[in-house]
Amino acid sequence: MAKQTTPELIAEKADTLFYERGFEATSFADIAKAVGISRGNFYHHFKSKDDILDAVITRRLATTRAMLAGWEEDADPAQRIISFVRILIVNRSKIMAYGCPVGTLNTELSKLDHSAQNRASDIFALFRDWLASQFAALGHRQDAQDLAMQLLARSQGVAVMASAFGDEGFLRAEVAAMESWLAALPKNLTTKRQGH
Amino acid sequence: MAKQTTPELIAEKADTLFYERGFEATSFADIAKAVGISRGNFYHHFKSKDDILDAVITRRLATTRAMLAGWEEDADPAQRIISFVRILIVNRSKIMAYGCPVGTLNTELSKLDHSAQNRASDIFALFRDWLASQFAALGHRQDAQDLAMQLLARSQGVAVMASAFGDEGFLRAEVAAMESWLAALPKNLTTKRQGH
DNA sequence: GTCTATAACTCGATAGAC
DNA sequence: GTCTATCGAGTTATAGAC
Repeated sequence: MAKQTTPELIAEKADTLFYERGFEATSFADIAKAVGISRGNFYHHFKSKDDILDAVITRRLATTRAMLAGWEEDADPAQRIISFVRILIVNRSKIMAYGCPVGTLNTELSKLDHSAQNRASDIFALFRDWLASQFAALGHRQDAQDLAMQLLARSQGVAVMASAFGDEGFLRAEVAAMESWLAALPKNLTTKRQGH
Repeated sequence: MAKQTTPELIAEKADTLFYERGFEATSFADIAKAVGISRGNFYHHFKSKDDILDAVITRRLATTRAMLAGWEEDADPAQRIISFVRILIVNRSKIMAYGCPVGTLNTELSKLDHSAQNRASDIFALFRDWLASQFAALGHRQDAQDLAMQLLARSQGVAVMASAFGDEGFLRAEVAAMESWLAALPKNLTTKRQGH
């Protein structure tokens, strides 16, 4: 891995802390300790906490784009979608402890009435549009966006319930159900919106 | 309505504020202002902020039980379930602004690693068990709990996405889809788990 | 005696000066 | 990079009002 600049390192550590503790509950001191620099040094790189949040969202947009691009290596759109669904399994420990990083950040910023909430929802939009293009590639051109939103919403619901109950069995069962649902979707057809 | 005691009034106002701003982001000054009493006065009724949180959760458990009992007046279990689904429509403005009160409280307390998270998830358990008994009454005795969790998760996902995007159309479409799904469920049968 | 208000205390936060 | 300022949080102390 390339050597990180200090602002990059700050954004990385803040990203983790904002996920695990929440934006409000994370202090400068927490981030400074994680990075290993003094608090006063912060203001050389970021002029406020909102500035760090902005950098964290920018970072998440970039890592999301990279992850989606990685999944593009699979030639089969259905397999690409399965890669998305399986992040619930891959990240199950963190999801059960802290929920989905995208969903929980959006939720928190909504409550804080924070201006950055729009940028945070752009991360969701990346997933939505990418999923829609996969469904379109499967032949669902008319309802690609609907299907993308349904799958995104369902995975969000799973994350919320899995973290509320600490229920890994439910998470795994829902992932299996989503894969079955995907396999049962009519292929190369333009279908109407379905109730799952 | 019967006259409220001061502790009840504090719990009511705190309930609203914890929902709209979050638990951490709500200060004693905020609650005091909403109630119309002075800050220091809290400690004659509650010995800490966690105590108020406890009272809020107790209050939510009670209001949830009352709401579920109200829906029991409908003789048809399918209609009872529809009453549940439609709270997304009834409360759409608040849900689009602040998400689901139950889901967002659980999520926040998870991140704070707060001991009250277990009690908060009991609110979800009330909904789950009530829904399961309705599905059982519809004949789905084997998979009543699974169906209950699926519907609960789906409504949570809708709340997250609707608030992230401020998308009322999506919320309404998903409610309609859930009603269709419910109508299409085989009746008086014991079925295996389904992928929706 | 119960409820309430005022004020002060402690701690930790952001922020800024040196 | 340290050190201090300032603010607001939860909390406590004390004294007045019903």
